[in-house]
Amino acid sequence: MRAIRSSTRSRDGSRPGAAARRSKATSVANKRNTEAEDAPAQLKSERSRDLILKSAAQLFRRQGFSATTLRQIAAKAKIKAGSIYYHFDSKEEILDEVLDRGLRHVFETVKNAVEQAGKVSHRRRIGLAIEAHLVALLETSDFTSANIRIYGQLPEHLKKPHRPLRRAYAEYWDQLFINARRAGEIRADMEVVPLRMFVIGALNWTIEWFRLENRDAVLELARRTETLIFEGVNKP
Amino acid sequence: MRAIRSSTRSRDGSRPGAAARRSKATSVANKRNTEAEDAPAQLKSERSRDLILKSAAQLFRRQGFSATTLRQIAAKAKIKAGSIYYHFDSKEEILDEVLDRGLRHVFETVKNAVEQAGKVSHRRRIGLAIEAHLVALLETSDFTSANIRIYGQLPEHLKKPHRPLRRAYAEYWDQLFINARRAGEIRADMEVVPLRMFVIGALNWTIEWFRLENRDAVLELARRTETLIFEGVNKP
Amino acid sequence: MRAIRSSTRSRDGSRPGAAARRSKATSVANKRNTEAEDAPAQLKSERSRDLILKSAAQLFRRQGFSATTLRQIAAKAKIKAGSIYYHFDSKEEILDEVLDRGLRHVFETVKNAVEQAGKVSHRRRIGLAIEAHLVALLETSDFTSANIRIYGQLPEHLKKPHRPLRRAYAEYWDQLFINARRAGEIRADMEVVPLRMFVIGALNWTIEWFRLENRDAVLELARRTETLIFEGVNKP
Amino acid sequence: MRAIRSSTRSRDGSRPGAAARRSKATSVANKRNTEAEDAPAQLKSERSRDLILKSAAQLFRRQGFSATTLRQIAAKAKIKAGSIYYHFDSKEEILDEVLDRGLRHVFETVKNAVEQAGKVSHRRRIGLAIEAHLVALLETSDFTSANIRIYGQLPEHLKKPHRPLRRAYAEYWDQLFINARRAGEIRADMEVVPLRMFVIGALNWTIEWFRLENRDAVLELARRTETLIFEGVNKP
DNA sequence: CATGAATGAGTCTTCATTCAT
DNA sequence: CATGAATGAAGACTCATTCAT
Repeated sequence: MRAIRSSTRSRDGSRPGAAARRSKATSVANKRNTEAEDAPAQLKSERSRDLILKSAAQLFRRQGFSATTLRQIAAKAKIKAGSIYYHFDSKEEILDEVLDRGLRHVFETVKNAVEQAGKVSHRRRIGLAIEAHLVALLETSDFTSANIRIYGQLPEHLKKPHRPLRRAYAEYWDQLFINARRAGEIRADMEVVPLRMFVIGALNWTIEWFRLENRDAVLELARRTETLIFEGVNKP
Repeated sequence: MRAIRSSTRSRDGSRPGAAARRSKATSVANKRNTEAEDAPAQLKSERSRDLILKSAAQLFRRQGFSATTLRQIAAKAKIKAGSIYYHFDSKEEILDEVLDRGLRHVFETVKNAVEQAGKVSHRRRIGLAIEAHLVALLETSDFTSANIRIYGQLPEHLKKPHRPLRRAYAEYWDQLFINARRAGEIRADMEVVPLRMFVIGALNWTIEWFRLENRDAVLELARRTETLIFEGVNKP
Repeated sequence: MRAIRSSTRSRDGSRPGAAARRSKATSVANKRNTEAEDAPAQLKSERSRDLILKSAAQLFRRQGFSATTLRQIAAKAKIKAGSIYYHFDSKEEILDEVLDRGLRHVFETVKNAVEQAGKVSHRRRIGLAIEAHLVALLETSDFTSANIRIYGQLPEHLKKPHRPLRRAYAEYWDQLFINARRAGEIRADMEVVPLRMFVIGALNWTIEWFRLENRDAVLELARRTETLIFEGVNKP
Repeated sequence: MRAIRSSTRSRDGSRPGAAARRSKATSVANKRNTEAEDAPAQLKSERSRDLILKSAAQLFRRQGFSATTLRQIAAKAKIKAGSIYYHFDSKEEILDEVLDRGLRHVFETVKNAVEQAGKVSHRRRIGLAIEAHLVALLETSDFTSANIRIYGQLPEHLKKPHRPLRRAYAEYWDQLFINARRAGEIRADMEVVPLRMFVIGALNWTIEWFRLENRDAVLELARRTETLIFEGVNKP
C-alpha cells in the first residue's frame, strides 16, 4: 500500500536551521532504510527527533497542546529544552508533525486492514476498519490518540494544514458505507455522513475511558462495537 | 425535581477573599429578593459572576482550559481582568464552577425529560434521555459542552472534585439500560457499561462536528441516533 | 510652531492591550496639560511610560538596541521587566517611540531656533540650526542621540517607518543651504546634498567623543563648527 | 613602511585552545612559505580564518556586534558555527581581531599615502590623508568600516585593548594639523583637537550614507571634503 | 579541520495574581 | 464593585559555547 502523503508545512524545506538539517537527515535515512532493515540504521539525530515527537505525542494526548511545555517534552525525551530547537523550529512544528503522523497512522492502518481483506462482505470490511481504527487509536500510536484528542481545540491556523488529510480519511469511511448500502448491507434510508459521524464518534470517544490491558481487550471492544452498529441493542 | 447537589470545593465557605465576599453578597441578594420580585432583583455582583462564568465556559469549550486566559474571559465579560478576582479566587475556581454547572445541567435536563415522560416504553425513555443529553450539549449550555470537551485533559487535582457527580450521571444511564434489559427491550447479552460508553461517546462526540442551525436539527439528530442504537444499520 | 507629526506605527490604536491603554492615557494627559502646567499633572501610567522610554533611550544610546535587555531598561526605570509590557507591546515598540521622539525633538528644536530668529542672514540661520542640532543631540535629549547612534545598524523593517520623517528633516536642511546659496552666502558651485551630509555628519559624530561639561561648551562647539564650515581652516 | 604593531590580546599566546592551535598552524605556514611562493601557499586553516574575519567584519558593520550571531558569520564563511571555534576562542576574539585589522588598515593606508607624497604642501598632505582615510573606510576594508561603526557602542572591556592604537592614530592626525598650522597653512587660532574631531567626524559619518559606485566617486568626495575643510562654503 | 548534536544561560514575552485607589 | 498598575514565575526561543566523532 502506498504511504499517505503528508500535508503539513513541516515538510517544505524552505526555512533554514532545523528544517534544512531535517530534510537532509531524512533523505539519508530513507536511503539507509532501503539498504538495511528498519530501526537500527537510524542516525542519532533521527532517533532524538523521534523521541521528541513520541514524548510530545504522549503529553499532548494527556494534557492538551497548550498545557504541555517544551520542558516537559524535553524531560521525557531526556534532553534539555533548548536542544529541541536543534530538531524543530518551534513548538507548533512539533505539533504539526505529531498531528500528521497520527492521522497518517490510522489512515494507513485502516486502509491496510481493508485492502488486505480481499473478497469479503461489506459488513466484514467495515468491521475490519473499526478494528483497525481502534487498534491505531488505543494500542499502537500516541500520535493518533493525540491527534483525535486535541485537534478540536486548536486555533484555526494550526488546524488548517491538516484539513485535506482529514477530509480524505472521512471520505474513505464514507465510501465504505456507500458501498455497503449499495450492496444492501446497510438500510437504504441511512444517510452516510451522520452515520460516519456516529460511528467515528463512538470509536474516538473510547480514548476518554478505555485503558489498554491486553491486545484482546481492543479486539473484543471492536467486535462489540461492530455488532452494536449493525444490529443495535434490540432483541433480535 | 430536586436540584442536583454540587460537589465542588467552590461551595465551601472556608477561604477568605472572594469566597467570603461572595457569601456576603449573596445574603444581601436574599434580602432584596424578599423585597422585590424575581429575575430583575439579581445583584450587579451576581450578574457579573454569571457573565464571567458564561464567558469562561464558551472559551474553555473552544480553546481548552489552559489556552484560555483570564484576560480573554474578562474581555468577553466586558470587565477588566483584575475584576474577576472580586468574584473568584482563581482561574481554577472558575473552572470548577463551569464544570459543575455543566454536568448538573445535562444531568437535570436528562432527569427531567425522563421523569416527566410518565409511563412509556424503556426505549422511549432512553430516546428521551438521548434527546435531552444532546439538547443540553448542543443547544442550551456552553457549560455542558465545555465540561465534556475539556474534562479529559485536565490534571488529576482538577478532575477529582467532579468525579462523584460524573459517576452519579453514569449510573443514572446504566440504570436506564438495566431497566430496559430487564424488561427485554435490550438484548440480554448486552453488557451495560460498554453500551453506555458507546452511546454517551457517540453523543458527546457530536460537539466536535455538529453546528447548531435550528432546534429541529438537534431533535432530528436525536431521533436518528436512537434508531441507530436500537436497530443498527442492518436492513430490517 | 506646529508639532511634527509622528510617523510611527506606535501611534495607531489598532492593537489591544498596551496600545489601547496608551491612547486613552495620552488624550487625558493632553487635556490636563492645557489646563494645568506641565509635568506634575501626569498620570502615574504616563510617568512610568516616560521613565521606561528615557531609560531605554539612554541604554540604546550607550550599547545599541540589541545589546540592551529589557531587564536593564526595567532596572533603570525601577520596575520589573514584566511590567514593561503593561506599557508597551514589545521591545520594538519601545524602539519605535524612542526613535520617533528623538528625531522629532531635533527637528522641532532646529525649526524653532530658525523660525524664531526672524530677519537674519542665512549664515546666521544656519549657525542657529547647527547650534540647535548640537544642543538637542548633546544636551537635551537622549532620544535624539540614541536615534542618531543606532539607526544605521537597525534591520530594514525597523528603519522603514522612520524614513519619511528623516527625509523631511534632511530636506529642511537642504532648504537652508539652498536659500543661502541663492542669496550668495554660499558658493554657487557647492552642491547641497554632499554639503548637508558633510555638515550633519560632522555634527552627529560629536556624540562619539563630546562629553558635556557645561552649557557653554556646546555653544562654543557650535560656534567653532559654524566658523569652520563657513570659512574653513585657511588663513583668512 | 613599517607595519603597525597590533595591540590586541589576540596576540598573546597565553591561552590554550584555538590560540595554541593557531600558533602551530602559523609556524607550519611559515615553513611552507619558504618552500613555495607567496599567496597560494596559504594553509586551508588560514584561509578559513580570514574568511571568518571578513564575514564577521561585514556583518558587524551592517548589524553591530551583538546583533550578529556566530551562525550568521559561519553561514557567510560557508562553514558551520562549531567550526569557528577551531580558529577562535570566542566571539570576542573575532571582534578583537576585526577591530584591530580595521584600524591598522586605515592607519597604514593614511601613513603610506602621506609618506609617499614626498615634498608637498601641508594642505596637500592633509588632502592625501583625507583621501586615504576615505578609501580605506569606503572602498578597501570592511574591517575599517566595522571598527568605525561599532566601536562606540562596545562595552568598556572590549574597547580597552584598542585604545593605544586609536590614540596613536589620533595623534598622527594631530601632527598633520600642527605641522600645517606651524607652517601657516592653517589659521593660528584653530585648536587642533576639535579640528581633528570635526574632520574625522565628517569623514567617518560617510559610512552612514555613502554607497560606493566607482573609484572616482570616493576620490571626488575626498576632493570636495578637502576644499570644504580648507576653504569653507563662503564665497571666495 | 570540520561537523553534528547538545547544553545552559539568558532573552523576550505571557499570564495569573495582587492591591491601592 | 471595578480598575489601573504592577509583579514574579514560567514559557518559548536564541545563542555562544562544547565536544565526541
